[in-house]
Amino acid sequence: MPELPEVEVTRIGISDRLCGQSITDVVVRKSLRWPLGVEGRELRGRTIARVLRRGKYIILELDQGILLLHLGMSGRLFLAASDQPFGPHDHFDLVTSAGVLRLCDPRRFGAVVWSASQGVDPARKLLSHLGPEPLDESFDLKGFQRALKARRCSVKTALLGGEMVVGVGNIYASEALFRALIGPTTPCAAIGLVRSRRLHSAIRDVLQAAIDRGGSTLRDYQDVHGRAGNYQSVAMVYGRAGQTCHRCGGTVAKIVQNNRSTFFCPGCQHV
DNA sequence: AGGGTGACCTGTCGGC
DNA sequence: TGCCGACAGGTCACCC
Repeated sequence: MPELPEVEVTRIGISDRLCGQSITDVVVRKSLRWPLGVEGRELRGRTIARVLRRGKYIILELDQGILLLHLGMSGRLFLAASDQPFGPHDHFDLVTSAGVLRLCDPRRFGAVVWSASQGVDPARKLLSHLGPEPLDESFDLKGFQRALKARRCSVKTALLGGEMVVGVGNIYASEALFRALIGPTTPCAAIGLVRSRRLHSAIRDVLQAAIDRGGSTLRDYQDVHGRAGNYQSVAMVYGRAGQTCHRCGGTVAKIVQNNRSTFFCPGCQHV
């Protein structure tokens, strides 16, 4: 589910409620992708200073250390009352003075990982490989063009790789490439200055548009308040194989790249 | 070194 | 109705 827009909408939804609150308990009901890396009791009494995001990770910055949260493919966070019964996939609770931050994740590809310091630990390692933030100034055009030139793979594969830019997943990779009128199988190095500028803009525009619409809900995703996103209803190609292209009237196609579906319009997008 | 593949885990949907 | 395979928003460890 969650690509950058869904994670950002989630972050915004929990930030005000959690900032300044103290942790009273941590409950891990079922293991997630990685171990938490700390005993719950060690986190009791710590205060949540800020709720940040890096790529698809939500970062709870405590008065000491950070908690890294990832939603995997099917995760969602919500705020529960302290006496609210947990469901079969509610695997993690962060109990705070303002209620329970609960992670529901049927497929358990998500994770919550603790980092105590600035040193090298599993959580910091997860963050250390990440490329620039698409909505920040760190995502500059020149750097993006250099990164494209250096890659040997297809542009769609590279967008998912997270080194040229973070936060772009399977939905928004297809959507950004459509906006930029670039075929998904195009080798990175074949993308010149004009097209790379279009793609750079398209990535930012599509992610921001999706945030504004509350993200995309294909199946599981809901925001903190239980609301679905609706970007999928304005998607130009994702999930629209066999349907009419809104731009040229042709037919949207679906191919498989690296075992993942890619949607594009052969009439609008070229290698 | 960089790029492709399998693995992780569960639920849902379509076809037979 | 029931079973089985394909597929789903991510990404890491592993092979060549």
